[in-house]
Amino acid sequence: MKVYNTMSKGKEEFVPLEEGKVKMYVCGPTVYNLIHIGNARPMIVFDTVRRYFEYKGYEVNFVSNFTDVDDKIIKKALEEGVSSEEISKRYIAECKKDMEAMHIKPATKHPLATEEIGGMIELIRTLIEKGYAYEKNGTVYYRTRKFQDYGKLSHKNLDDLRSGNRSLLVTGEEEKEDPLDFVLWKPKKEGEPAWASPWGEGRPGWHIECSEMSKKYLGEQIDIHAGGEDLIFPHHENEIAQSEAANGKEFAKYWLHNGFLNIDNRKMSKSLGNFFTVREIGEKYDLQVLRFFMLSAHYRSPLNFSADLMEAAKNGLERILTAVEHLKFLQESASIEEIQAPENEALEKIQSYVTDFEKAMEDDFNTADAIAAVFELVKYANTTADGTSSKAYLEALLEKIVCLTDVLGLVVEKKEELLDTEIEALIQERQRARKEKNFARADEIREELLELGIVLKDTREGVQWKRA
RNA sequence: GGCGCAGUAGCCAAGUGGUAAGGCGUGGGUCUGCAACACCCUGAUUCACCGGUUCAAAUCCGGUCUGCGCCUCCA
Repeated sequence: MKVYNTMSKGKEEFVPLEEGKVKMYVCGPTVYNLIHIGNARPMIVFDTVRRYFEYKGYEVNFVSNFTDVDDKIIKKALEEGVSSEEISKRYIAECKKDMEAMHIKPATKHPLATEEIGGMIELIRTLIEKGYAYEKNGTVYYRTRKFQDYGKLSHKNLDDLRSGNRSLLVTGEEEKEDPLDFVLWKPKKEGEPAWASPWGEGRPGWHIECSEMSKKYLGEQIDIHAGGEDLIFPHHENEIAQSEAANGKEFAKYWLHNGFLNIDNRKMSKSLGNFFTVREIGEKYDLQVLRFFMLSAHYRSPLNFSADLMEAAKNGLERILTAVEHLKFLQESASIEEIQAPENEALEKIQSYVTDFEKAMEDDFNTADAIAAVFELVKYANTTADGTSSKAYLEALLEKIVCLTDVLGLVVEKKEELLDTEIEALIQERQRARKEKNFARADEIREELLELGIVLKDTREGVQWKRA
């Protein structure tokens, strides 16, 4: 399996640290509001990565944090006149609801920054002892000059960073030894949540959280560290500086970053009025449509979002769902149990689509290509399965489609539903009317059922229905 | 200013040396009492543009144009 590593700027063969196991850490959201669709992209993408590893038989230890102490949370708390904790607890709960609706599996562990302060203090202490950090007036800074490899992930020239650009010095932190030094611990300000530390009351800087949580739940070395591409610098660069300086070993083997989600080719922002929360999209669409949409492009490419694109995604996904429903319908009336001789050849064909799917996923999780393989399998099902197919053959088709879409986190098999006897009776009545060529009555009943949210389909094998 | 990414049909989107996947949409057809679904056909002599390398280029090299991202909180 090949994965693109931001560190080496190329695809590399994936070799786990420990046979059969994958340790991965994905930087999670800061919980000060409902998550937006941009937050959803890494969640969907890396959940899919996880699912593919699991499909391959790996045991995946997947850790993703919630940043629950941060300026934005404090600001929101002040606005509402409630505690920061209340804000973060509320939005963690809301975020989990959205994640569930997008079929994102809960992480093996979702650590909260506020519950790991002790470990962060220890980590900072170690960095000070080793000379990688220093304290000034209650603030602890990381000494970037001391870390030889600083800039290796983002491939930045430190001198360019130091000179040339704007505002590194305008942060009110003139006491820093170097403009690139960043905060590990910041002193308490009035009204802010704070914890006791050797440097006085305060709270941790953002970057140190992930170093600590990753170390605590996955160990000093992990296989994959992932997040949005905007995190490459400075967040992930700083994590590397912290973790590698403290632990004395390579932090993560592979660094995966997803591209940004744009709206009308522009970055999403509140001021542009092109800001969408996952919740808003969920009011209009089943959120797995959003998932399907995001997986239709490669995860490293920028992806544009629009209403039209969502409609197209919805229709495309519908095609898969329809095929699955039809297979199940055929299965109910199939009269032959065992696989038939000519079907054996078809089974091989099905397997070739599975191989295509895997090949796509093996190549740095090319979900767009993988979806194409699913569509080809669907087309094959639509053209080969009919009333004469054996139950076993239909089952084979069904099983593969469900299995592959499950890797993508798409649920295509609806739960068995029973119709009210009343509706059942109406369908029967309509069938009688059709037989008697009383089409006016038949159409009337179809119309009536439609209002009840039942859509009918007349097929050669009988009447099929589904909820609108 | 520094670093980097991208430009493939009406739209979305794979394809990194061997002669352009897949989806959505459009139009036509088959099936159907009709509808829906499905199926068949319909689509780029061509991959932003200009040069170059090669038997062979969307794919490699050089240049031009355009769009975007990071360098600051940000998924």
